[in-house]
Parts: sequence; structure tokens; C-alpha cells
Amino acid sequence: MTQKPSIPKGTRDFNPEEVAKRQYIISTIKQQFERFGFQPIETPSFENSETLMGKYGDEGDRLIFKILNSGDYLSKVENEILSQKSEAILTPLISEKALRYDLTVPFARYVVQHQNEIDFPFKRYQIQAVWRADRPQKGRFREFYQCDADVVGSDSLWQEVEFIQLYDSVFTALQLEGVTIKINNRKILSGIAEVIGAHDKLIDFTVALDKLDKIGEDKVKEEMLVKGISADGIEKLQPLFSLSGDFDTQIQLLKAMLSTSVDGLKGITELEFISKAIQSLNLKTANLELDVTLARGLNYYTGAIFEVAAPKSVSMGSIGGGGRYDDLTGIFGLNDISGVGISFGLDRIYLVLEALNLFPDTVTNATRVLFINFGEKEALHCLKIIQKLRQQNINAELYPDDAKMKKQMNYANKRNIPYVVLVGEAEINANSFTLKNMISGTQDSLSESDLIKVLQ
RNA sequence: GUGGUUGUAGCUCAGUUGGUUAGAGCGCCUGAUUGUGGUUCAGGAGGUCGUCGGUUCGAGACCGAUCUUCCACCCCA
Repeated sequence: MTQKPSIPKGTRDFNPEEVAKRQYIISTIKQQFERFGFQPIETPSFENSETLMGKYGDEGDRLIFKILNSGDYLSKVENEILSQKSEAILTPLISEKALRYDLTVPFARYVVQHQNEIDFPFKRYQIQAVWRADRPQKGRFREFYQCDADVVGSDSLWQEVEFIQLYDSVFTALQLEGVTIKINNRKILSGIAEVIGAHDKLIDFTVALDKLDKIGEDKVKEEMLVKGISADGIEKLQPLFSLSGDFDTQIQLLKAMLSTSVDGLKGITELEFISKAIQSLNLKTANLELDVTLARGLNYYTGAIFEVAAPKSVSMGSIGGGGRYDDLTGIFGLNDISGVGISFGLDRIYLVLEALNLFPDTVTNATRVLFINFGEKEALHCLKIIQKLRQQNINAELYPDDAKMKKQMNYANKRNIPYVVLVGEAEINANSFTLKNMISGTQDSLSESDLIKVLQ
């Protein structure tokens, strides 16, 4: 055998069954997006580097796939710069384009670029691949799909409420019951940082706090100390670590803690509004949970932060996330446009549905009937009826070669084709069709109209 | 980017302290069965042992590099 070809790490091929299952998830999500009034857009798979760089933090910049310039890209670079061997200086000189890292920043670019054509509030959805130069792990790929729905041009909290309902609707439609929609608010986090005197270390503070359920209270405090948050401040956090109870109980505790922070109290008011609305609207299968330690996500969130956790029986990272960003388009020069949005992680949802065996048997829209090929004359006769079946939306095909019966039957069997039709000379003369049920093994001689009836 | 881990037939895996021609199960192909698949029986094909280099009389096994897999960090869907 010659050397086997391969694909880059963190990428995957999808076989027909996998594609069918992915399409099932995508069409379910799409249907719900449209039901909630979102319209689809698409953006290029690569953007100008300056559109993406610096939008996701230093860590994000590292994970962006850069595209090398075309042509003799090194000849334009000064020898002096080459000899410095500085990645930070050289990269922008030899790479002007980069692969899309998420769908939110390209969307912000789209809104700013097309601001005069857009009717606000603009509700768009987008289902496309994104790329990250990450190290692959379980449920982490270098090429994966995001399914985003965002609204720009409205700061109404009803949007947050609707997004929670949208999450609930999608996961209910996928029969994935018992997901937890975690919600938090950036203003609460920044209020806490303010109260403990670490306002300038908001990011370090939230990143450390986010790890609470993973590494525990002591390690979180340790990390905060290392990042320069005072022991005095950390002491004030104590109520946070023992925060428990339902939504309302937690809200009351936070109110007391944040009584001196205007920003923090505003965050609490927002959460209360959303929680009240959801309580009176009810969710179908999802649970809404307040999680003050929830901080993951990108630095541009300013209000609500969402994250969706799969049911506890499957170990999987978050299967969705999102939040409110008051000034995302500001980075591209369009101010005072508020946006809020959520994202579904298609590849992870796939793994969860697979683990819980939740794909319906009907996802593969495969061939319903195979016609056995007995030779030239018979094949033409078969194609005439196949033509009629296809017009009736019945997936039908003819085995292309005049091969041995066994081979043709075997083919139908392996492809899980439920019916086989045999038309030889005898059937042509009698103007009949021998239909074999591949599951029961029985077969009948039918007229054309009966054949169509059975297969429909 | 840091640390660890994995790689032998299409798939899942054996392979003894380094020693003839590298095995099994499943799958695949052919036949028993020239108009009947799944079950059964008989036979057969298929390997540069991830890749490159090194140690050795001799490497699937030992060493190094590299690619890949999975895991933990960082970060994230």
C-alpha cells in the first residue's frame, strides 16, 4: 500500500450517517431561529487580519489561524526585521488575512459595513464553521461549527428573555431534556471587583472566579493573590464562596454584598427582571440557574452572560454560550449599538446526542427501494417505473451493473434499503413487479399502482 | 504555547529478556447457491509494524526527532 493520506489534526471527515445527523441538528436549530424571527446571513471564511486581531485578547490572537500572503512575501521584508526573529513584528508583515475565529466579530463588522442597509433592530442568525489553532481534546476541534443568533440595535431586556426561551425551544426540539442555562451579569462581576478594590483587575478576577467549581475555593484564592488582588479584598469575597439556594435567595445575598456599587445593583435589577419573566413564562425542559462564578467568554460582554451545560450524565464542556455586548460595533467605529446573542456548539451537541442515544431513527433519508439489474432490456424497463416513483418523492435507485443477484441483494442489505424490486423477463411479460421486503424476507407480486402504494 | 499519552491488516487488539517467513477475532473477496441478502460451511486476499534517523550480527520491540491520537494545563463551543 502506498503512504496513507491524512487530514490536519483537529479536523474531521464526516461519513453519510454523520452528515445526516449533523443536518438534523442544524435544521432543528434553524427552524427555531426562524420561528423566533431571525434571518440568516453568511460572511467569508477569512477576514482581514485587523478585523480579528486584538478582539479576543492575547490568548485569542495566538489561536487565530493566520493566512500567509501570496507571492514572494518575504522579499518585501527588511533583512533587519527578519534577523530579529520576532513573531509579533513579522506576522503582520507577511500575513494580512486570517480565518474566522467566531461568528460574533465578523457579524459586528457586517453590521458596521452595512449599517445603512440594515433595519434595526436586526435579528440575524448564522451557521458556519470557525477555526482555532488550539490543541484538540474531547469536544475541542480546530475546525468546528457555531450556530449563532444575535440581535443588534435594541437594549431591551426582553431579548435576553427570548434568548432563554430560544435555548429552551431548541434543546426541547432536540429531545435533549434537562440542560442547565446558567446566567450571570457582567455588571455584577464588575460590582464585586469594585467592592473588593480590584476594579482594575476585573479580567484576572473573573477568570480565577470562573474556575471555582473546577479547582475549588482555596486554589481560586491562591490564583487571585498571585494576580495581585489583596488578601483584604479576597476576605470580602467569602459570602460568594458559600453562595447557594435558589435564584431569589442568591439575589438577596448579592444585594447585600453589592449595596455600595451602583453598577452591581444595576446588574441585579437586570437579573431580577429576566428571572421574573421566565418564571411567569415557564421553560419547557431547561433549567435556568444563576451562577455568579460564570465568567467565561469574551471580554466584550457587558450585561447578561449565558452558558449552557449538558445534562450532568454526560461529561462535556459547555454546549452553548452568549451574552450582551453594549459596544461591540464600537471597535469598528459605530457607537451606541447594543447587541445580545447566543451560540450553539454543533459539534458538542452532536457528541451529547450520540452519548444519550437521542438521534431519531429517521434522520437518514436513505434509499427506500433498490431495483435489481437483470440486463439491458430489464434495466430500461425498471428505469421507467423508477422515474414514476421519484416523481412521487420515493427515493429509488437501480443497481448500475448486471451483477450477480447475491451481490446486488447484499448491497441493498448493507445499505439498509428496506425494499428490493425484481423485474425479469417473466415480470415484464406479466406486467408485474416482485417486491421483496428486506426486513421480513417476504415477497409479493404487485401491479404498478400497488407498488407505488406500498412504497409511499 | 506547557506537560503527559497513543500509533501493528479496513476495524478492535495480541506479539515473551531484541532472534527464522508478524498473528487472532470481526470485516472484505470467491465458492457451496447461474432469480434471492442476513445464518452456516469451505477457501482466499490484505502489513514499508505512523514516518525519518540511530544503536545492534540482528529492531514491531531499545534510543532520538517528527507527525498523529487521547488527556491535563492555558483558553474555549
